[in-house]
Amino acid sequence: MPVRESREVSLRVPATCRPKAARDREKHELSESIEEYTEGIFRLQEEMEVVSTGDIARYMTVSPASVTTMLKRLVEFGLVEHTPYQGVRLTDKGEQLSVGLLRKHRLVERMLVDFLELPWEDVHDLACKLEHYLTDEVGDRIARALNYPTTCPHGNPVDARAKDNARRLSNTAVGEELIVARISDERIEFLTYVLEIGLIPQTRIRVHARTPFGDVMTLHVDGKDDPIAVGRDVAGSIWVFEA
Amino acid sequence: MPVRESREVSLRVPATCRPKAARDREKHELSESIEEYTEGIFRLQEEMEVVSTGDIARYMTVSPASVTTMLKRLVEFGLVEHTPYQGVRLTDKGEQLSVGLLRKHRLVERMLVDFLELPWEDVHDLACKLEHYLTDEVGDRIARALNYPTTCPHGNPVDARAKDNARRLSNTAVGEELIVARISDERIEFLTYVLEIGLIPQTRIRVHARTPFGDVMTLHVDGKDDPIAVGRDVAGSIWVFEA
DNA sequence: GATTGTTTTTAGGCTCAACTAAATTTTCAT
DNA sequence: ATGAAAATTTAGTTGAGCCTAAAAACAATC
Repeated sequence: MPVRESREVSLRVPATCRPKAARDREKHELSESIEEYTEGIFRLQEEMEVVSTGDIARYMTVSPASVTTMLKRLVEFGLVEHTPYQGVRLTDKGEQLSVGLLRKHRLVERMLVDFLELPWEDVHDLACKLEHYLTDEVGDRIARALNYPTTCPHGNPVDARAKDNARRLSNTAVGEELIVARISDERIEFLTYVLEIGLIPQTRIRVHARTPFGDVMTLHVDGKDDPIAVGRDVAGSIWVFEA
Repeated sequence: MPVRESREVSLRVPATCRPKAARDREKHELSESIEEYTEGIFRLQEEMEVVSTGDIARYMTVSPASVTTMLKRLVEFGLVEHTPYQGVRLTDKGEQLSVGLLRKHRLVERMLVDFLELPWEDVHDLACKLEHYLTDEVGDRIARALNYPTTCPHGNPVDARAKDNARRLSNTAVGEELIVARISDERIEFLTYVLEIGLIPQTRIRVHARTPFGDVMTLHVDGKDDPIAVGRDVAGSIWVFEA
């Protein structure tokens, strides 16, 4: 029914603005998935000596079989070394990639919180997606625009190689005076809880009590009247400095 | 060889921070591809009455066969109406989706240029990727942080439904005094050229000469001494107001 | 009104990245 | 030291989204 009009208007092709699959095949960039696995392994390596297939599967919420398949691809790209049945270790290249991604991730989080004023507990998830699309140069610009922040809003270092001297809250003793350094578990539900009990970076706390194996710790949080009890999972993901 | 240490450290799963394919299957969100096709069709509809499979294929730099396949998916999702061999039209839902995407796209471009000071000609490509990951609420925050801009850096309206009264430069006559309103072709090479000859939004120009069918126009650009000659393709993608 | 040419669709295939189920390897407890 | 349990890998499937080549539909000309 509709009449096809004359093609007076010259069509304008939008360069990179088109489906991902096609782009990826042309320039052989690393896929978002590959980047996410690599970064995940880096985060796991920060917590444990040897990272296993199962650890990765649990962390990424995928089946172990999927991890095995993906590990082969990561090996091909030279991002990890994998000894079947034994575990995985990032290569230098894999570590570099991770450090770069974490930098962009944390700078973006800062921008989302400081400039756009998005909620502290929400920004991690968004940053997880955006980090894969930013070049290092864009990271530089964000850093400059925000006056070179050194940590993300949850206290984690922009430069993942920079080691602070923080300890886990779970490894502290009764009576210690501490300052919250960072929250290493950035799942939204976890952050929401941590925000609720007031354990955000820079907050001063005192360890009030502790059951023998550290199952439950009772804390005095600056600005709150009642002491707060936290379990081992929570205390293990909160890192503190000496006050 | 490496000893597996005790699992003292409880693993922390990063919620949405994991491979796309898995996420997409759970919540049935629209994929990036589906969004990009829909938005592409919207842009084409702005330029022409009837949009054909071939138009879309050219625009997306994809084979016509791929477009046919994708159109079926878009129909399933209720985003377009498709009469085989006849053409395509966005439904209300498809239009709404496009308007939302374009809003986020153009707000992001503004942020990249105004806040991060990224190059005017580069930001389109990055915005193309980021727009799919931002919620409307994030769009609101960007708008607020930048004091509610009404156009992107290339002059295109944040609200795609807002019609200005701009005309194509190719439809103007010798002697007219004009102001550049917007550049509708945002490919990086095109923008680079347009920037070079100084035809950015807000610039005042005068039509100096014009060949009979408008193949070549000669322009006087404010601030430049020598007149500039542009072909029909360029003049067709530059929109102007009366000065 | 049949032939020629263009456009669109169908058919069949490929890769990425997930899955389940089955086989294998390692670990651990008796 | 062996046999059960747990972890890992292999094998085979699936779906999204692209491709090419062949078939079908439309347009247009002689």
